Amino acid sequence: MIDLKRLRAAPDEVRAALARRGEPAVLTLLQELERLDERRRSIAGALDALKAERNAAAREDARHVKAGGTLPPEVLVERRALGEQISEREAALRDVEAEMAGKALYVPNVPLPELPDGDASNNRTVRVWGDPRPPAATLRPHWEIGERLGILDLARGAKIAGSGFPVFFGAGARLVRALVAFMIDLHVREHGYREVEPPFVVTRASMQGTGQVPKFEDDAYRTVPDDLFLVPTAEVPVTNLHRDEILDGASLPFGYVAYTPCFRREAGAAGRDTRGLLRVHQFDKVELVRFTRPDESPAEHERLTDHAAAVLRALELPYRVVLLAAGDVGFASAKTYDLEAWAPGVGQWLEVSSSSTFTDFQARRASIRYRARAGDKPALVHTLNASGVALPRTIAALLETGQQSDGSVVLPAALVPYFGADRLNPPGGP
RNA sequence: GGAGGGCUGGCCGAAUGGCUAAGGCACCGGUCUUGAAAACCGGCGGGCGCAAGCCCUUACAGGUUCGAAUCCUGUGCCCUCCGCCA
Repeated sequence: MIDLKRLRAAPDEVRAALARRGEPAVLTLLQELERLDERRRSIAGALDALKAERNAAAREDARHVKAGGTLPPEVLVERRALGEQISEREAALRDVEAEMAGKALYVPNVPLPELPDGDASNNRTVRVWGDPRPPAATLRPHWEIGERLGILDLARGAKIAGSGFPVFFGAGARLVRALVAFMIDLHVREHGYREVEPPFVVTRASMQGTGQVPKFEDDAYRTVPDDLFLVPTAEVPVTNLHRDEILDGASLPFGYVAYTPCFRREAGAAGRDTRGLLRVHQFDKVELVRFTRPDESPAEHERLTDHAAAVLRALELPYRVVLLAAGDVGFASAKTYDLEAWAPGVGQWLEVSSSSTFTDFQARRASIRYRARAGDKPALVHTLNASGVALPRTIAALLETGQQSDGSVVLPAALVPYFGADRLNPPGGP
């Protein structure tokens, strides 16, 4: 959520920074918020004064009654009038605060200055790792490899749940399980994350805390009688672990690694990337979530991004790191690096991880604070997260990268202890 | 799904319509000490404010009242038992 104090103190700076997102509606929202904020402060000030008056009168009356006196009718009339004034202003304050909350929840995070200007076409590749295998007519796309190996069945998934719900069979299912275990172990052992298995459904309050709701409610699957949401990413349950908490500053920074399935309706993405595993409604993902002090978050973001990239290096998948432009970063993010793995069969870089710092945006919405030292005032933490990494596109890159002319697929050495073999063989093969 | 009990600060726990929500534990700072412990002093929910100070806070949201932790209504969560169940 936007920092109203900052908006009040430096309105031009906030406006200019948000304008870089390229959404004129946001600037209108800002104007309305500034007007409401002024109104709220004036009502709250008057209300405080009235309450102070009532509290003083109540103290005095109590003393009087305790001493055996009674309150004369004219005093009661006076007190009642005071009470009515307070009620009226409380109602006015409630109204203006509700209106503000309704608007503030739709204001995106302020992009950091180092982001390139412009839309997605201005995204900047900051580094490339590995040697991307050049596309060739002999290289097959992952859906052909997967179906030929008998490990991927898109048609049956569509039959039982609709398109975008893949089914993995046999070695494919085992590969999914191996990848999840491999990634979690890597992050726990090498990068110091604490493993957590959270609920796979969350309340509306949790979705609001991380920014998926109210603006993007249509992108999520929602259960009707209970108003619970299927998690679109482990970011939601894991970040909300500490909602409404004040963390011990000495414990920062720390991170969680969590596996969850992810459910996304992909409303508005219909027709894009529909082949194979490139865009699906349910997928598995290992997610990294970090909580830091504000001064540490830029360095933590770089570290976090490299924790995700370490997975791709271990899997021997060439990848590139892309810094998103101000017009392309997500609603809650202040800065995002996408990690894209090279998939030679489709000849595309596939986004397998998105590594973002949310600065204090989620922390303010979810009220996640820390106390630097005993006695200090609580301050907002910074939250960050990165996929570490998402499975379907990683599997696509693995299949397309490891494919051999005999129809088998060679797997990276790091997976062998988890998968139990160094390659996927076609049915009937060796 | 049904019945009952409960929810006060990091933890325990008092206050049943009235002055500043007791007290203890834990924790932090200080005095003392070679050091530590003990003892003693101070601090120890949140917001606004340069400050003085003001406001809010007894799970949450409403209501009654001159005045609510306390009375009323609704909601959430926890516990116990019954039923069902992997």
